[in-house]
Amino acid sequence: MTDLSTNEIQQQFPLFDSALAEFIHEHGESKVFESGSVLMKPGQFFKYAMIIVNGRVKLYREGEDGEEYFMYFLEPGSACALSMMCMARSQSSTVMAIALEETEVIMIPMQYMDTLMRNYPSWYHFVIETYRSRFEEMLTVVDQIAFKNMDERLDWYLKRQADTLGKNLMLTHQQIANDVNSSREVVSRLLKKMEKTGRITMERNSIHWNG
Amino acid sequence: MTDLSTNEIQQQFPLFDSALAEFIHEHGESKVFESGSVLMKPGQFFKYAMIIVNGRVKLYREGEDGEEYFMYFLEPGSACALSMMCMARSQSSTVMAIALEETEVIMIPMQYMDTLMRNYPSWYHFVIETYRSRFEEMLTVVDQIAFKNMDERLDWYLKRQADTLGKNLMLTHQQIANDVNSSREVVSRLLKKMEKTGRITMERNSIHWNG
DNA sequence: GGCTACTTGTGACAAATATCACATAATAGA
DNA sequence: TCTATTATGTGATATTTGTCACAAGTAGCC
Repeated sequence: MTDLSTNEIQQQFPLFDSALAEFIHEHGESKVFESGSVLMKPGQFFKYAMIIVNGRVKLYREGEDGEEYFMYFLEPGSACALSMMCMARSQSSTVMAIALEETEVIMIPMQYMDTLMRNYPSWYHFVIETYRSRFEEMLTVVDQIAFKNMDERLDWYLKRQADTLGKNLMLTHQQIANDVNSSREVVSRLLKKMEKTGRITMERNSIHWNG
Repeated sequence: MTDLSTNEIQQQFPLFDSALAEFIHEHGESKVFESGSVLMKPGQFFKYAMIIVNGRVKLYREGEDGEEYFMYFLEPGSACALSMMCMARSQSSTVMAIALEETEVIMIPMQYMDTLMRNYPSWYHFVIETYRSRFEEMLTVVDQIAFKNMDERLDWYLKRQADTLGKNLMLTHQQIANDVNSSREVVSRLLKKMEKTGRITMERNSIHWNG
């Protein structure tokens, strides 16, 4: 039983029809993650599909030697595609999901997947759309790393951050360097260039995206 | 109506139950792609979900300026995840799918998706499994480009080729360079090193993977 | 104020990769 | 056999990115 009413669920997830919202209201479980907490532990076997009601989650890849690479954000109204995939095997690398703010999710036990898929067409439309959009997002990530130099990647990274987090980005150069798997010095120098062209404005601990 | 019988379909796709195989036999359409032909045209809007009966398909990403990056193979018994995703928008970059051999596919019109999802649980299990495995594969690709140097990536690339194409790889250095978005000279030099360690043996137009 | 931790700036250098310019080898075809 | 084409080898050099060393600025805290 979720904290949200059927109505509230439908507001957050416009793709759901009322029967589905009703089902999720009854069988889902509300949970709140504090800012900074981990939604997906490495190698975890998922018992729930998670959908995001409120807040913001950052997904990134973690390499064998602690390298990181930012993938994308989860926003309200979307689902964690990975949580639906039953990623059983724990590989050497893993995907990390951490809450950037206090984040409210609904957890739907996996045992209901069959029922949902079979009886609620709007559910599988939602699932398919979730997979599709994440897959596309992964493709654009591949594009960037495979084809672009650091300066372009940095620009793209900041643009994406600004798009979902707002134009005032509370980020240190070191944090950015981690997200794009580069080094602080490289990022600093490239940011300086971007400031000269007016694309960003820098302050201590923050960057303003001027677009 | 497919060329394959219900029975043959079930043999190639063990996850399908007989009702599903029957349905696909009736409503699917067989099609053969010649070696070298394109299964997915850039920006194409898909009317069919494609499943691979026979042959081998190479998927790769194509950048704005003609760069390429190899993603993965489609093998018999698997589905083209992308064909199921209704990738409507044509972005600047695109995914290319070309047949490496004569390749036999079954094309299932999109209009049946709802019916399939609702009435054939083994269908959506198959779909979910398809998405899951491709997504995982994309994650490993990201790992490689984001975290590894060219020598390791090349090793991994050749290993994957050998895994699905056999240990005798009919590839020129130039073709490899295209697949990993590098240059022929770099690839040549690194291959030379790999030959010294005994990991591969080189001949004109081919490379033998010794593992 | 003075200490300390953290953030940013910058030069020098190293490593990885890309590019250019050729040389050489192998093969196909006339 | 001779020639044209394609595949491979290799040095020299440029570009990009990573690393190291250290300076300087800022903020928090006692």
